[in-house]
Amino acid sequence: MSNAFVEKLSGYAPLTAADRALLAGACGGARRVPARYDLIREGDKPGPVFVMLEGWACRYKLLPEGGRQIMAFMMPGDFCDMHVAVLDEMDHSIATLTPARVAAVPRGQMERLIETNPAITHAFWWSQLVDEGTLRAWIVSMGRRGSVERVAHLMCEIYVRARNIGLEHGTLVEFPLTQIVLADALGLTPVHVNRVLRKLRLEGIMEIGRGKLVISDPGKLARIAGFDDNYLHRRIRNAA
Amino acid sequence: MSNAFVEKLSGYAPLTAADRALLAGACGGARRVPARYDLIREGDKPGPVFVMLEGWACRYKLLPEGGRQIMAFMMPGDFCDMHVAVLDEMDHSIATLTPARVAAVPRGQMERLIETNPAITHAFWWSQLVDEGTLRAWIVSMGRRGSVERVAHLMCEIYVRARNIGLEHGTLVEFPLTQIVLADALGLTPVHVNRVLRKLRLEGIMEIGRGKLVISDPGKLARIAGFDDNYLHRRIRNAA
DNA sequence: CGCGTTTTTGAAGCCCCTCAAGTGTAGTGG
DNA sequence: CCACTACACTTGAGGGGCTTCAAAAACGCG
Repeated sequence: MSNAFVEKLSGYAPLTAADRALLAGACGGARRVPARYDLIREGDKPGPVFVMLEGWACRYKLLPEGGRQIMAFMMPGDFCDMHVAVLDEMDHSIATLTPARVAAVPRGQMERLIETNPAITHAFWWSQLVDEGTLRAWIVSMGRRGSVERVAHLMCEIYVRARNIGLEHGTLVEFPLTQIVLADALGLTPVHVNRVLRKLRLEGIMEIGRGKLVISDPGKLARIAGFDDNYLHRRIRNAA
Repeated sequence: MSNAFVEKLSGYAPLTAADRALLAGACGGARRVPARYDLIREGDKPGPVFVMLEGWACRYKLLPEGGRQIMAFMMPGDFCDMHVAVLDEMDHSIATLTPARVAAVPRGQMERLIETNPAITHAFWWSQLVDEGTLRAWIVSMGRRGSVERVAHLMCEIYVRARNIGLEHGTLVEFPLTQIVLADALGLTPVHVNRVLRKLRLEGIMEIGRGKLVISDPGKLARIAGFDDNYLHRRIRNAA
């Protein structure tokens, strides 16, 4: 049976069979979690490292005025940073967006895994680098792109990430995000996200519906977004 | 003579005299650089780790339409992430904002330093954690805060960071950023930044001028910003 | 002093938000 | 099988915040 976590890291460094077994073993105690479930909340003391095996989650922060800002989407294979261990309290929350299977790896175990194995160390570095690049790309989007370009850019990012972990079936990709969630991530209102999606749909560029994303004209979408996927450092599938 | 890099890391972990000497030694070949000088550009192959000893710099990205988005400010003691080593090319640029003194530490040396010394490892983790928290805080600002709150929040962040590294003199803080630079960081236009600053000045909350920032009413500023400094994990000065 | 850059202010317009109402669409239980 | 409920989605109308364009004043540096 395949493990999304192992697969993801395998894309970042040539892991030996032993490495893969260690990583898979660390995910032993995975549990099922419903949608909209807070894995950890702002203010909590950091606990284990959460590894997404199935389903989607997000990091977010609630504002005093009631709004929510999503700062990152987590897909199968993604995990929350372990550096956060040194903190007294979390400065943001993490919640599932769909029903999910999540492994809670004790932090000490994860750190030992990383420290004792160079290939795993390398894979983790790379993974963290991608996460940081993604944060920076979001800042660029929020700061300098209009709503259409912004939506287009996020769709490109999600499409590439989903494709990398095998969530595609031909031209369409599994896409469980509501327009409300998109709005919370993009810094827009749900109403406006809806209008942007309509525009993109009427122009025959892309369409969201029934949990699927269909990009009919990827070239045009990427051009609108000004999308450059080098920050995702798309994994090199080495057929080892 | 004090070294901003050593001072910063000392705030994150109890470094021994030997640790401090190692870190200071790594900054041996520092050089002076004028303002508006690109230390490294998007597309370049990553080179050494840059450590700011004096002066300010920023990470930024240029957009095809001509705009610029600043994603982080770097102040004395800050350094660019070494993880970036695994990349083929930089996905953003770094430029000085003022005349600066910068050390270019060979990446191998920096990595050896980190790997061989637990206290230094810990200090680097912590530092990276703060950088990530800052990126997330910027995303929240750009996504969910209006222009006044956004300016106020950035001013709070810069004030705390500047104070932590001793750039304060009484109620004022050294502040070399132009309104154009602020606009590029905040996702606003220089014209609008100017109007926001006027408003804050007329209300007697804060004032920028002649390379100085004066916050007359820190409480009100923080309240406007919804500022919570826990993401900066302000260094604990242990009088060791 | 002279020149480039930054700061400042005004006027007009557009993008996105707010408010509001109505239409799907699943899931539940009678 | 349909009624009922809870969301999510969709569309319209109007307003406000930030931008764009333009030009003048102030600053800083050779």
